Amino acid sequence: MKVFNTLSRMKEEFVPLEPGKVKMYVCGPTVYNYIHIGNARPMIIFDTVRRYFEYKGYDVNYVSNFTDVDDKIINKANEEGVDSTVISERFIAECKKDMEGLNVKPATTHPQATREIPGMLDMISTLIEKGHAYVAEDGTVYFRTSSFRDYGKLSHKNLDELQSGFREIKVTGEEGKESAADFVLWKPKKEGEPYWESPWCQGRPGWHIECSVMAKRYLGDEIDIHAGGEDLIFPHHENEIAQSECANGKQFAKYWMHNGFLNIDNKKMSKSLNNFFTVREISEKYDLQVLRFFMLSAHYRSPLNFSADLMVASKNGLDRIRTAAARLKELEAKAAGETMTEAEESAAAQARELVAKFEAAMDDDFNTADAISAIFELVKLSNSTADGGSTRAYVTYVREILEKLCGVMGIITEVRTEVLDQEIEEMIQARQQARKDKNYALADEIRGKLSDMGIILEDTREGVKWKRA
RNA sequence: GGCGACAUAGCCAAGUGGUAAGGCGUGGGUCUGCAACACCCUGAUCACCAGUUCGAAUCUGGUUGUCGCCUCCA
Repeated sequence: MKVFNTLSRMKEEFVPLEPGKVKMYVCGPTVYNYIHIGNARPMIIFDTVRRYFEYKGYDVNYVSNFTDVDDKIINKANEEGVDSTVISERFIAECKKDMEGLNVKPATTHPQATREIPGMLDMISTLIEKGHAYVAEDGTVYFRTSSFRDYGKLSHKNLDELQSGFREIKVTGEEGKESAADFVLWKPKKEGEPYWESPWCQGRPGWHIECSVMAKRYLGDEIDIHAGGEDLIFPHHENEIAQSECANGKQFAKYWMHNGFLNIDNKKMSKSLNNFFTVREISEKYDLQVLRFFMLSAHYRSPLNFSADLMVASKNGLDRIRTAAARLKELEAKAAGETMTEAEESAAAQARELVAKFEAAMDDDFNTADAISAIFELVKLSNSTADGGSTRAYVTYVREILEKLCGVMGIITEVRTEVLDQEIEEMIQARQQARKDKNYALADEIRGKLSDMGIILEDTREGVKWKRA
């Protein structure tokens, strides 16, 4: 397997620290509101990465945090006049609902920053002891970037460049810093803010230290993969590296993976442009499976543009896959025969080639777009080779492959065993009778009514089927 | 200003040296009472210029355009 590593800017062969195991950490959202579709991209991408590792037989320890102490959360809490934990807990719960809709598996551990304060105090103390951090007069603790030779290795910047870029910031505040490039590890509380006791002052942790500590606690000093959105490369991940490597004396993460941004009309989503959508909003119009499928239709490192038209196209494509999967299930229930025919053996061999194509695509830095094309080819193979006359052996074989590949992508193929209302059931029956009587006007009228109710009928060779619009 | 990414058919999108996957859409056809589903057929020489090569979308240089990071942000 090849993984593109931001550190080297190259695809590298993936070699786990421990054979058969993958330790990965994905930076999670700050929970001050419903997550937006941009937040959903890394969740979906790295969930798929995880699923593929599991498909390949790896035992994956997947850690993804919730940042639950932050200015935005505090502001929101003050607006509503409640404790900031009320806000964070509420949106953690909402985020988990969205993740379920997106079929993102829960992480092995979902740590929360506010529950990891002791570990942060430890790491900050260690950094101070080792001379990598210092305490300013007001009790703020800063990381001394000049003490870390490798600072800038991830974002490929050098400190001198950064120094000049930071000049303006230094003028505007944070006079206690030795250097403009230094960043906060611990900051004093302000009035009305949540705080914790520390040797330096009552206060709260800086953002970067949270992830270093949570990764260390749940995965260890050295991890295989650290992932997140590309905007986190600098400064967040750069700072994490500085903290962790200085504190632990070991290389922090072996591979750094970053997903490209999701744009709206070719512009970055942002509050100021008022062009962002929450996952919740999307879920009111589309099955969130469609959003997931859409996100996987492009390479994860490419920017991806979002639009209503693309969602429609994704829905249609996804339906094609789901229809094929449902059809295989129905055929399987009725089919018989334990031995494939010669023609089926040959088709099964083609299916195996498509599995190989799928794996080759995923092995090449998780090329989901290419992998999905293999799934579509499998769908076509299935649609054109499996029918009422197929053996059960063949239908089962194809069905299992299709489900397995869809499973890696997190595409749910299970057909909902929903029972229709008595009334609707009767309408369908009445239409069948009308068709038998060749009263097509009535039949079409009933079909129209059902359509208005959101029930779409299909008269297939195997009988009448229905689906939700 | 510094660093970086991208530019492939109407749309989305793979493909990093040997004459362009896949999906959506469009148009035509088969099936069906019709529709839908499904199947068959239907489309690009890869932003532009120059170069390297027997051969380039794929390498090199340049031009143009779009976007991102450098500040909270997935």
